Amino acid sequence: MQSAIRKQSIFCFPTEMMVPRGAPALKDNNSTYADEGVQVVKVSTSILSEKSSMETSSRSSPSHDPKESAAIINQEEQLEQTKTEMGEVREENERLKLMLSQIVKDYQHLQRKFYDLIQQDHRQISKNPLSTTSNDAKNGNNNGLEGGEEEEPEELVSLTLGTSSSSTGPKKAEEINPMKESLNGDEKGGGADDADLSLGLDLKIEGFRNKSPNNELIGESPENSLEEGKELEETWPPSKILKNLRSGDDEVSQQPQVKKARVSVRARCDAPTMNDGCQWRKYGQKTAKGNPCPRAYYRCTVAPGCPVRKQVQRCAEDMSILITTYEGSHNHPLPVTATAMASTTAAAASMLISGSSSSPQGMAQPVGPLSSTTSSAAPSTTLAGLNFGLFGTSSRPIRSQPYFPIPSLSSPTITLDLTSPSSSSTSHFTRPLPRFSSTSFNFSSSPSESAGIPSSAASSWSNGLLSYGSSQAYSKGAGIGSLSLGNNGKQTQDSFYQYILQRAAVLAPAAAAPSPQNPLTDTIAKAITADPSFQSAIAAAITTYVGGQGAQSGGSGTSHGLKVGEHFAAASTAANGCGPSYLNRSTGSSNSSHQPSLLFFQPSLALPGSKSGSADRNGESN
DNA sequence: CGATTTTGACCTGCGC
DNA sequence: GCGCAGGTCAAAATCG
Ligand SMILES: [Zn+2]
Repeated sequence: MQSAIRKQSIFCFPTEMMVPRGAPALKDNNSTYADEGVQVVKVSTSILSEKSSMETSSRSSPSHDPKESAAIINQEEQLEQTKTEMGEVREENERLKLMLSQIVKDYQHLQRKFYDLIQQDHRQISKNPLSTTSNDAKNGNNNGLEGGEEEEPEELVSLTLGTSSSSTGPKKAEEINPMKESLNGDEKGGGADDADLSLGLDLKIEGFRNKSPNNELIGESPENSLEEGKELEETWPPSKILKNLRSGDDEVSQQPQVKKARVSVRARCDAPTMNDGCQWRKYGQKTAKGNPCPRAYYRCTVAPGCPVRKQVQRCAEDMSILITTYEGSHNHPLPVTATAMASTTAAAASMLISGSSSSPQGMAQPVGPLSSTTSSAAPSTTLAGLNFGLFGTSSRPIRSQPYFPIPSLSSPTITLDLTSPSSSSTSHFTRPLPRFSSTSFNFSSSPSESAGIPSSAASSWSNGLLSYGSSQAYSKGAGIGSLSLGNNGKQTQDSFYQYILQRAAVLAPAAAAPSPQNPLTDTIAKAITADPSFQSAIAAAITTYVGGQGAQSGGSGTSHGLKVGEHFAAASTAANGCGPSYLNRSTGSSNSSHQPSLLFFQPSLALPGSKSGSADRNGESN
């Protein structure tokens, strides 16, 4: 039992992602990021190069034509033009640099604040170590599996929900708690994989760690839990959690709202389940009221004690849309393929948490759709630019739904809308999460892109990035901003998108170049890493996409062995597969889960593997 | 034969 | 207190 617990305790991290602010973490990633200025320059240069290519060609030729002065003149003219162009480009670069620096500053600023808040929370929490024992016992009963989660529920902030990427989990554990080797040992199996897996994500994570001094604080729950002793182990089981929480909670609970973060991802997929690279065991299925489609419950089986669970259900409205809700963070290393998703969720969760914890309404404001929804009560947070509209207990923006019970307490949810149609994001949000407060995260992107380009992966990502980026930009610029990606933001997205790309390029020059497969992911990853939390989140999201795709290609199972590059490549190819076909079936209604969750709507992630399909079940015997 | 899935029974929280 | 609904458990059935 204990061992299991320990393991669990180790994991944590999602929040960390947020935490890291920065700079240090970035190192891994790198060096690249170190010089923003340089990066910028590079970018600009690249841009220039495009334009200039003409120039250069012209220049080279000139020498040969002495005779025709006219020709020379023309050349000169061209040169002048090019020069002017260059000048423009330079100016642009300068501007970009300035913007970048500003953004960075703002970002750091926010992060610091965020950290402070987290730390405060943490301290409070740490004060109460107790709860664990009771929890443990319970956990043990449960299966041992769950032990890991622990605190999430309790700590609002810590929620991190997302499954953290494998990399994070293990690493942290090691670093943080050497003691818990047992865990490590178990995980080792995974550990070996880790190396492979970690890759891009790892970098990020590591960066965080480095920063870690704060980790504990920052890390929030997970780490704390470990240190403290396992306090919280529970997973989600609400009841259990609640109990535990309650006991310990009070103090911690100050932030009642947040219990566990949930991240929901909405993606179009034929397959019964999205392949996220992890191994899942189905432990239950039930029909939810509003939705004809049964909801399936899965538990992570990669590691014995992994607390992570996910719910999979088709959106009633669009059968083609698969809503996957993740809870908890993995306490073990994940396969590369899984990393993307995990990191994404973690990032989302962290954002949620941070946002919720830090400022209820957010720093930002509401963005169009969501914002409105968030009620005062609910913890909505908009992190930097993202929309986190929580559906507060009170109201949701959403329209159609007839009812919104929305419990106030439930954990916050973030919804990522990957589904292409921008509009979808808003609508979807509402439904899925009727009751609980949730934050919505829109990454809706332009539809067309995702569609099927070979480098589809890239496209999808880009979307996510863009939106994200835009948000960041806003936030940074203003301090805090809300982004509304879905409907409105396209313009911003585009610009943002460019911005991000540039950054990525700068950060990871090599990658930036053009290599189809890795580059994006790498660059993104690097870029993300470079920037602190938000970026990380974004990056995670991106990686997720990629990962998801890759996974798909791979097939249902988890493939540990893949390396990043491969992974991506696979992803790109795979992505297409899923995307195209939609399932049209009857739709049920989506359902709501109690807790809020993040929804990620991805364009398409399908897993052929899972079989679930059977009709409803269990039901509810009651 | 082990790992998963299936599926009815149970449990718990919540609203009335 | 009762019933509903979401979630989980665990024995039995399947799958590979
Ligand atoms: Zn796991």
